[in-house]
Amino acid sequence: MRAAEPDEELVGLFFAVMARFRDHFFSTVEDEGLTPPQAHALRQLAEPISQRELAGCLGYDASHITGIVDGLEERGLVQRRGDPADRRVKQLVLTDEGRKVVHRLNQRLRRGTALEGLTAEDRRIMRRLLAKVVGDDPAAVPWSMGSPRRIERRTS
Amino acid sequence: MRAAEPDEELVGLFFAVMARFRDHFFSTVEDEGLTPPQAHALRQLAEPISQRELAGCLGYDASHITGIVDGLEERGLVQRRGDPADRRVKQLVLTDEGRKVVHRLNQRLRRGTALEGLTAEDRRIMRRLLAKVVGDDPAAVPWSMGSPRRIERRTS
DNA sequence: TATTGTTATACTCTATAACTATA
DNA sequence: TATAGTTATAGAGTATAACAATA
Repeated sequence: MRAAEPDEELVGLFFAVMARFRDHFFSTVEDEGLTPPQAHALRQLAEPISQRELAGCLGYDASHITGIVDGLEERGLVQRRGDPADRRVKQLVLTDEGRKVVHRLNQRLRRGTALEGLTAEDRRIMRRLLAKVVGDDPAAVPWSMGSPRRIERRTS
Repeated sequence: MRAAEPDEELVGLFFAVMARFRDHFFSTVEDEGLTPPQAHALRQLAEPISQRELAGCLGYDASHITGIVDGLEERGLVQRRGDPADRRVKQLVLTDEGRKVVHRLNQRLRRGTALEGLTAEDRRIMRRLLAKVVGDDPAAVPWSMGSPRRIERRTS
């Protein structure tokens, strides 16, 4: 009779949808010749930000950013620009090519997400529900997979 | 006017929700003293299956299963049982303790998923929409994170 | 002294390849 | 010869720690 926890199935569905979404993400990203972390990073660079800020956005340790940006810079998608105001800082700026790639990437991520199986109305509802789940935390961390981003270890 | 791709925001929401879900998953699993792959494996063992079958369910390479099951067996959650019908095969059977842990794990995964922010009615709708997205593929791969499970490489 | 970015190193998750026992 | 499981190894994605330059 428990009305409290009716969501056995819902959790399963979530796992399944996430698997779909992840597979779609991986193949799209590979198609663009990007590594997953590079793709996540690119998606954060609409406006120029420092490497430190990028690390914050992505929930990565700052040390991890160096290699990711190295790759993006070599491919000519991003430029490191010294900040005159603080010479320790490097601002990350998308090149024209970088902007193109981000745009194409986002476009491809939208398509074929299986979300296409939904009607426009369904998607509207979905948007409303997901927004409710995410809550008003706009800083809601972007998705990255791999090991836990950071789990506070119980110092039992 | 493009009515074709209205889902910029929806994709973002999905990323965010998945990040939430993933964090919840990681901390829950760690709380149970399991590694993520162990948790995924446990969740597949309602019925006894062979290691090979488990690999199939999880989308892991079979070689990866050995270590995972080693850990579960050491913790007394799973037993390897030789199959009399085919002596190469090892059937994986949950112990009583294992059954308890799976139950607790699933319970905790249901709770605090942020899905709780939804009303029962919302959840019902969500279930319907997600089912639509997943389609009738019941073998929809369980979620596992880390590198792409397998991306068919274009033999250009 | 504190902070940005870098380097070096290590750990986790997963795959591939080579092996064994059995079929 | 093919298949189930194991072992050894390698690679990707992270983190932590130590360091240089700047603040």
